[in-house]
This record gives sequence, structure tokens and C-alpha cells, in this order.
Amino acid sequence: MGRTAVSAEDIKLKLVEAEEPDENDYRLQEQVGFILRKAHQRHVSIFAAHIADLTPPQFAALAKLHDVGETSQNQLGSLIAMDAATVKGVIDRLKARGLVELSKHEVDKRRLLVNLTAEGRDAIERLIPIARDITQETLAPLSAKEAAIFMRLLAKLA
Amino acid sequence: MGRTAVSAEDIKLKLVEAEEPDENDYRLQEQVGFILRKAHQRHVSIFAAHIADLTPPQFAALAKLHDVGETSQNQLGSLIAMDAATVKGVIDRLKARGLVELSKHEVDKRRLLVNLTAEGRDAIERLIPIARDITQETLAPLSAKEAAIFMRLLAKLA
DNA sequence: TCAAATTCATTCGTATGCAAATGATATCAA
DNA sequence: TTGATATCATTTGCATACGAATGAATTTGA
Repeated sequence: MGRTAVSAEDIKLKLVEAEEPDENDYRLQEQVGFILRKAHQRHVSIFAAHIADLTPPQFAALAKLHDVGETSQNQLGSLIAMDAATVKGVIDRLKARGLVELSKHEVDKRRLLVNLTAEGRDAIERLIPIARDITQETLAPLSAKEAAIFMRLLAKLA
Repeated sequence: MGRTAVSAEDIKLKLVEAEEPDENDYRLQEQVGFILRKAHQRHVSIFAAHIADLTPPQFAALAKLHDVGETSQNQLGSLIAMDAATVKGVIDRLKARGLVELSKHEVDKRRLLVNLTAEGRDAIERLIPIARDITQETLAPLSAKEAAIFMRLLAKLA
């Protein structure tokens, strides 16, 4: 045989060593779920640095109430992607701080109506400009063009 | 004056009505943080549909231990982006289920070493192929080309 | 019409996720 | 060497997040 015979096995080993996609090789750090979780963590951290006295879900509730006006608790939850149990906790805490007020629906007695208080309205109007900064800072690692593409694809994914 | 005089004010109003970017208009649904949260929620839901008996953080801990072998609890946490308090809870639950085992570091008595048990190793090796499916399904709304672009930009953001 | 199905809200249990405080151990620097 | 720092782990408290169970009220459909 010729010198340094190379078998198919050898070639396969070579490829593996060269970091070919390998069935036995699972890279956690490259999985979309893992990176999505980290990106979300980073955003929450940026949010907290700008708005210390409100969480992103609390802000979302106030912003949506400001947008649509009085709604039921469950309806609000579906608007901001929170299940009933979660939205209840968020609204309870906003109520305890006087930012929203609750009332019973006159016709449908199952429903609990939520509305901004004057204080809640002042707060959200004051915070919205800061929220714009938070969005900017979150997207800062991307160019304007990249950010536009990213937002389009992220929306398709969500 | 000519008929139908148009003032600058009128034009500004027109633009606002035509949905120009308006300073007084904040669209929660278009903010990166809000969509990031929803995309993450969707991924967790897909994960749960495929792997019912493990959460994504628990899976991440097992996958990373499988990758790097025995490490300290804090080190593991930094590898999978979890703070000390969070990783402790995750490891406690994995230990309670017999998937990891803990031991003291012989030299540095502060450290708590974590390692897979045989059962934990079996579990993670069995689950990794399923995790690939989860990644696929999460990215399914995107074409292959879009997914590649998205992953690149998401990584820059995280 | 009225029983079945649905909707709204609440509660419970479990699991992240993080800030802050604490204690034990290790390292650094004067 | 030792006093100041830093690191590792734990604990507490608070805030999402969601499945499942429950009860009240409403809507639907046979």
C-alpha cells in the first residue's frame, strides 16, 4: 500500500476534530432557547437600571391601560401576554401602590375592571420616554439596519 | 388668500393621523423587551411540550455538566448564566431527583462540587436529541436563511 | 328552557430570577 | 504575617410565570 493510507474513518475523525456539525455534539450556548433567555435577562437588567421602582411586567400593564383605558383583568392579561394567575399578582401590587384602581363590572359580575389612577397616569406618562431609552439601549449592539431586521424576525418568532 | 389654506399645524396633524412615528405614541407590542419576553415564553412552552419532567434551566445544568464534567456550583452557574441563588435551587432539585451528586472540594473548602450521576448522564444523553427538535421547532417560523441571520443578531444582543 | 360548556377570577403549588445580607474560607498586599 | 479584599455558598424576601383546581357567573345549544 502507499504511504500514510487514509481511511474513511480517519477522514471522519478529522472532520469531527475540525468542529464539523456532529451528532454527538450539543452546544448549549448556541441554542436559541438559551440565548433567548440570556437576551431577556440582559433586557430586564437594562430596564431595572433605568426604572428602579417598576418591573417590566408592571410597566407593561400600566402602558397598556394607558393605551386602551379601562379593561377587565383577564382582558388586560391577554393584551400583555400574562396568564390569569400572573396578571392578578401584578395588578395587586400596582393597586397596593395606588397606580391602578379596581371596580366591578356592572353587567357581567364575573369581571373585575382595572383602570389607571391619576397617579398611575402621571407615572406611565413620565416613564414612557425612559422606556424609549431602554429599547434603544437594548438594541445598541446592533446597527440600525440590523436592529430593523432583528425586530422583524423576532416578531415572527414570538 | 387661496382656497383651503393649509398650515404647518394641519400638516403635522395629518402626519400624526397617518401613523407617523409620534413622540406621544408608545407601542408596547413593538418594543424589543416585550417581544423578547413573548418569544422566550413561546420557547419555554415548546420545551415543556417535548420535555415534561425537566425545565430549561435544569436541562441547561445537566447539559453543561455533561459537557465540562465536575465543577463547582458557582462556576456552573456562570457557565449557564445563573446567579448563585438561582443555581442553588436548580441543583438542589436535580440532586433530590438523583440526577446530580454533590461533594466537597478537597483543597478549597468553600467550594461545592457538582457532578452528574449515572442516571443524570443517561437522562441528558437521552434528552439531547429531543432538545435539537425543540430548537428546530422554536425556529420553525423562520426560513433557514432567516434563522441563521436571527441567531447571529440574537447572539450579539445577548 | 335548562343542562352543558365557557369565561372570569382566585388560590395553591412549584420553579425560576435577582438583590441584599451573612458566614466561612481564601487570597492579596502592605 | 496579618489585615483588608475577594470568593463561594446560603438564606431571605420579593416578583414573575404557569399548571391545576375551584367557584361564580354567563353563554350556548339541543
